[in-house]
Amino acid sequence: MPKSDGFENVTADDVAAATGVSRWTVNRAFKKDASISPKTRAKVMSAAQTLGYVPDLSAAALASTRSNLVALLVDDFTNPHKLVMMERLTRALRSRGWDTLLVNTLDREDTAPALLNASQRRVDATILIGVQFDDEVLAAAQGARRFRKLIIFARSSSNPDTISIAVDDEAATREIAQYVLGKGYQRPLYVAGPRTVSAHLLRKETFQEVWHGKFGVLPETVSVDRYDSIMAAEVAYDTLRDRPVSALPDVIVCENDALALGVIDTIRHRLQLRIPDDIAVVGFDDVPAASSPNYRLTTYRQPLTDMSNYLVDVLEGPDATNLDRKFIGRLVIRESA
Amino acid sequence: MPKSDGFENVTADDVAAATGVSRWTVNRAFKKDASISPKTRAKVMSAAQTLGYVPDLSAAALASTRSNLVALLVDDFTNPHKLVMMERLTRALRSRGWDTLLVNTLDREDTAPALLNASQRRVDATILIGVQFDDEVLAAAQGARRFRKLIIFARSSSNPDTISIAVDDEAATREIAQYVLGKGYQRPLYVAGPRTVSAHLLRKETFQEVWHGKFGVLPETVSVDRYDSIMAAEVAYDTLRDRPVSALPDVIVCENDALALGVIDTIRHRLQLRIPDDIAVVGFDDVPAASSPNYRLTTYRQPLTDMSNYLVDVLEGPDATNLDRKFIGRLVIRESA
DNA sequence: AAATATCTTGCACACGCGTGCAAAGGGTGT
DNA sequence: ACACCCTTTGCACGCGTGTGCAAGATATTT
Repeated sequence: MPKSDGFENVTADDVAAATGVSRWTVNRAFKKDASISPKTRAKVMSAAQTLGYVPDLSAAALASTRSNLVALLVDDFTNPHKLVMMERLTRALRSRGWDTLLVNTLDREDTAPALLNASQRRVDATILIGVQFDDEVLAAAQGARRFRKLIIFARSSSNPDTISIAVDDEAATREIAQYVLGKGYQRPLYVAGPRTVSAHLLRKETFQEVWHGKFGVLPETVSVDRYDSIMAAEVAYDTLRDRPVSALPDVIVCENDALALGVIDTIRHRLQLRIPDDIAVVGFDDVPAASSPNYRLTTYRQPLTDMSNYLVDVLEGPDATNLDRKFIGRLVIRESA
Repeated sequence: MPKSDGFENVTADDVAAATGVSRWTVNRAFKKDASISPKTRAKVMSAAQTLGYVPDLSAAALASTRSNLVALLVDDFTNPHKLVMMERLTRALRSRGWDTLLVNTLDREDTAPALLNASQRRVDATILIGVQFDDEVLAAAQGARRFRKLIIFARSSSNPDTISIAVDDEAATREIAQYVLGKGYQRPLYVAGPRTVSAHLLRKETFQEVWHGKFGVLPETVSVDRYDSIMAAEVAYDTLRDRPVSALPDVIVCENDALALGVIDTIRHRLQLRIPDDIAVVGFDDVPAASSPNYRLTTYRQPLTDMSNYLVDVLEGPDATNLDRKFIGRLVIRESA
């Protein structure tokens, strides 16, 4: 095993000694835009190469005020979209020199401790991807020492103390609603997820608003306590069982794909109905399963790559106000609606 | 935002001053089994509480030889089972005081740099969950400075320089094979994933062996280049299209669920056949989707919680040899076979 | 009560690198 | 050859904590 027998201690001093320059010059060689002559940098780098030296980011973080480390707080591992988000985020971060601390928010009460935990590692920013965020958590965040930015990813927040990087839910939902209207559906059912205080999605609200504006009535709406397919399947079944065909919705619009997949399962396997002929379904996120031949889900894809890159821009930029940004995604039309 | 205006610098010295003890006593108060009187510890803790002090793990890592930090290298975010593994691992780690650095291995060539990257943060161990591990990677690992343990999680490896924590694939596959035999299936097709050099799964081999032992012939076998449902669906279609019914397999045994889900999609939607009546399907992992009414997949569940806890045991234990361990999981029988 | 054993506390030094500034080096124009 | 400017290099000090040991305080024994 890499016991790293003693050879773990290759420090900048060693390289300096081998090269005949000072330790500071060695470290400068590894800094992106440090003032150092190309010649000595090359000399240092080759010596570092043979000695196996790499700067210790841990020590660098201690010495400076930046760590190039962010914490990623995740509370909901049941939603497959989380996996996609994590991939995109870590890809953008790592390819631009940032490391990611993955913090599993064990349960609802654990968010504040998790935040504190992250701060103990001197992270430059904390990213929340999930639903657990509310004002209580924010208070905890403010109590936590030393971290500069609190970023809410893929969720809107009007809290002035956070930076929200999200898709424009309102525009997206309008596009979805227009599509649904254009298809001539008459009796929608909206399936919403859990409601949180600070991090709104505005999807349900916008859909209701559009529908009400058009027909003067609110669409039927139910909500699920977690973004979980199994749970959504249950709620859908409880809502639709025993209904005469005429009372069934002709389209079910879901706040995201995790819900939509469960809804589809219920429609097919427990209600024995066809999609989209009997009931159409629309989702949000475009998770991988949405494109499988089993689901062929019409859904809305968030520009996660752009959002992730913007996030890194924010990290690298100065502390400014009003860094919030909304992105426009794309409606992906498949056979489910 | 928590600009942490100056109040970020609450250090052990501040607490020491406020309490009237030395800095070392303050830090001792936060150590689990340090020699300190309960009285002073309480005094210190309450002062720390009001001042908002928490030990800086970054500095602690620098000063000592341990960081309580592990790197988790992930290369394949398309397999939904990864999400489950990450949840279980981070849960076990965090609840026992370990932090996790999530490193996205961007592409095949990136594994070595990723490993190096992790070592720059002084991780105590590196965990690989994925398929990217081969001898080349191991060589890179050994070249990387300072990290004590290289753990292959959920995959067997006979490499003496690594610690492998996995399910007993051979026993598991035997159980699966016995089940398949007991059900009277005659014409199996085995769908394997990509082959790697150092981290074997032994599933395909064991299944072949059992089958050959029973009937004297090898079962038909195909392999997919990635653990990806879409790709598996393609391979299954290419393999089975245009076959007369008599030439179709009556059961398809898949190396894992990611493959099985794609196979099921192909059987149903492209071959228009029924499961399990026409073709039965068996998977491995028990991903969340396997239990959905859509799939009802018969599969093998790994004891991920036990495996994760053992992993932390290994982290906390001394550097020993032969820390490898195999776990026994459970065959979950559903309607797909 | 003295001596010893046990527990508790303090401290010098080290961990590896960043910051800001001063000194040295190299080049240009007159 | 000189003064000047710009580039490149060196350095003192600090970041916040761990380690191992020695000194001090307290408890136990005879």
